[in-house]
Amino acid sequence: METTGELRFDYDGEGPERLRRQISRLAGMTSTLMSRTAADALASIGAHKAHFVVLAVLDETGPASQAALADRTRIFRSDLVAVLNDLETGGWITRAPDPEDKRRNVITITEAGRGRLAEIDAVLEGVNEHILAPLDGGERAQLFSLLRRVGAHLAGSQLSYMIRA
Amino acid sequence: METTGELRFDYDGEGPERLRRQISRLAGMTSTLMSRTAADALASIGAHKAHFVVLAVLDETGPASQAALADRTRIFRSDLVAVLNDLETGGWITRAPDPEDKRRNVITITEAGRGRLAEIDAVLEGVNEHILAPLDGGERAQLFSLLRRVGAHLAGSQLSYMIRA
DNA sequence: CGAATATCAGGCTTACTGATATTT
DNA sequence: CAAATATCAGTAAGCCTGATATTC
Repeated sequence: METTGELRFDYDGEGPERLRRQISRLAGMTSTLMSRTAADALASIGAHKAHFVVLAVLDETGPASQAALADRTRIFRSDLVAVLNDLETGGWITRAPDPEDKRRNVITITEAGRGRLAEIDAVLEGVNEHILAPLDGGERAQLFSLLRRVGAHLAGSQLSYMIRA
Repeated sequence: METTGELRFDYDGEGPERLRRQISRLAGMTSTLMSRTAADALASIGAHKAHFVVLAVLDETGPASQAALADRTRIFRSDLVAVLNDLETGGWITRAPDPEDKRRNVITITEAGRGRLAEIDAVLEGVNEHILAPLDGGERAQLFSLLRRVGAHLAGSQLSYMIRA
């Protein structure tokens, strides 16, 4: 009742038709391959997906408390601590107590952080290009659109998971 | 460097554009929602994805050793043990030593197992329908096709992960 | 006082690696 | 002896819960 493991990589039409019909299985397999591609590419420059998410949000939204950052990135507050430790060690963010509310830390992206974000961005652009290589422009847009529609629908029908505030 | 956490459920066009452009992120978020839907539905009848995969392969391909089953289901041999324990306890498979090769167990689906598979199949048909509800027939086919093409491409370019034999 | 904040300690699941005893 | 088989032990990451001390 504990371990499971999951089928992957049967894109060749070999597997049982029953398995190939499951959209959740196909999406899971494919997204696992995509994530691996992204994680491997980021690892080659010593970066992490969470680094990208946090830096991108900081760059766009400006300095924020950890709680606000957790909301915006949807990284759990408890997990965010280690991510910020990494980023602070790299000199890509600063973490300073908020003078107006001593419970809070103010997280700010540094100049080095913006450089790091650009670096990560470049890697991820290559990743996107590699993943989407077999599709033309219209097909890429189609894929984004279809996934977003399905996702929005499911997120709406699983409200229990969204109540985090 | 250990914990991370991941952004999810920002289908509303709020999040930073940089994040929304990542196909691996969108696919990951969406497939997580899909998997949760499937797992929850299966849990309601006390079933598991791995149960489905194993029973479906057994039903289609016939009795097999655990090693062969692991290959066909792409569940790791080590993880398969616990799955088969579950299925054996439920009376859905039998696990008997192979007289022709004492290293092997022969796994066979039982009549009850076929019934269980039909039951799981019915649940998963509802799951598929629920997930794909916002898409019409042509769009569903498009989604399958696009994901399969991307997946086949990535699986081909990550051969290292496929060498399991 | 109740609520929010940052942090820590842990759990659970999924993927995966490695070691073992047995048999071929 | 080398290889295959079933099993067990353990790792690592992602996701999540709960408890804590501090501050509002």
